[in-house]
Amino acid sequence: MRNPEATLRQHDLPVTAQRVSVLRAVSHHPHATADILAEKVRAELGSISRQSVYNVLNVLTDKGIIRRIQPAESAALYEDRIGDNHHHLVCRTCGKTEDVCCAVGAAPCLTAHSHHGFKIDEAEVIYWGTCPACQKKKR
Amino acid sequence: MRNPEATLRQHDLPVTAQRVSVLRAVSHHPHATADILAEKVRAELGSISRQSVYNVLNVLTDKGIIRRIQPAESAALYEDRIGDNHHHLVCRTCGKTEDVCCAVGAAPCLTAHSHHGFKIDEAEVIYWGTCPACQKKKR
DNA sequence: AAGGAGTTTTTGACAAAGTCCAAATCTCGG
DNA sequence: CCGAGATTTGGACTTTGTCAAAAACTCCTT
Repeated sequence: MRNPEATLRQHDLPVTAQRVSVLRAVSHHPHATADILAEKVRAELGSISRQSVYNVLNVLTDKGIIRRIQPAESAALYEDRIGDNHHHLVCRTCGKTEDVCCAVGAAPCLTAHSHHGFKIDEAEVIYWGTCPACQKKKR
Repeated sequence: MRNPEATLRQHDLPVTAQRVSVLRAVSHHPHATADILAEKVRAELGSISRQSVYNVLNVLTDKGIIRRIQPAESAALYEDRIGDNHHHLVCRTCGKTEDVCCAVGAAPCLTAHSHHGFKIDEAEVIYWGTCPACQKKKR
């Protein structure tokens, strides 16, 4: 995220310290929870209410400026990287989350031939496994 | 699920009225939440504690008798259909969930060439869209 | 068929992640 | 610099689920 302020203006959102800081936090800490982002923002601004963090994250998500992912048994995670159809790789043990390029080429997972009459707009893929660190610990 | 009792015995689980009834409920109502399942069980047994519903669902999930899925912004859903590598199609508006056969053939989504050193054991796919009923309402 | 060891179930408190609401504050155009 | 309208705040509340201890039950043994 080059310029949080400009990004907000582009989307007709009033620029506030909270929004700028949350946006920067998401950018610097991909796959962080709302809670972790709140900490980062507090380190920068001194304070922010929990509600505001959620407000901002929701607005940004609605506008498509950031993306929310919600792996099972985890709080929602947020990320900056948008529109490149990448997927995620999550460690079952520690929850570590990595980006993965779409496995089968361009956007084949999105083969949205309507099933059951649904109009499909996204195919979300989550790869579950064990990260290197947790593999070592188990041995 | 032909025979809940037999299934429980096969997995060395003591047979209790609660387990049998929860198992039957999952079988009859695929993609139901713990809450809905509790209702169904109550209709059959008269009563069951919330904790027991969770206990049973957790045990059954651990033993691989049922499967838990957790789409974003929804409570966990449970299903009977196990081991056939099918995926899910969820309506963004009403949450309606349908089964979808694995899109690209056998189990290609499971092309687990280890990324980032992770050992991948499952590829979870969720298709997001709008169900026929919600498409109508919006127009 | 009764007894008992070990599991399950129940009850009630607790925790995490979010949302709702009204009051106070701030942003930005004029 | 002002004021309308949006945002932030604080606090209560909801939902989904877990923890722990006591009561009840299952199933093996006799």
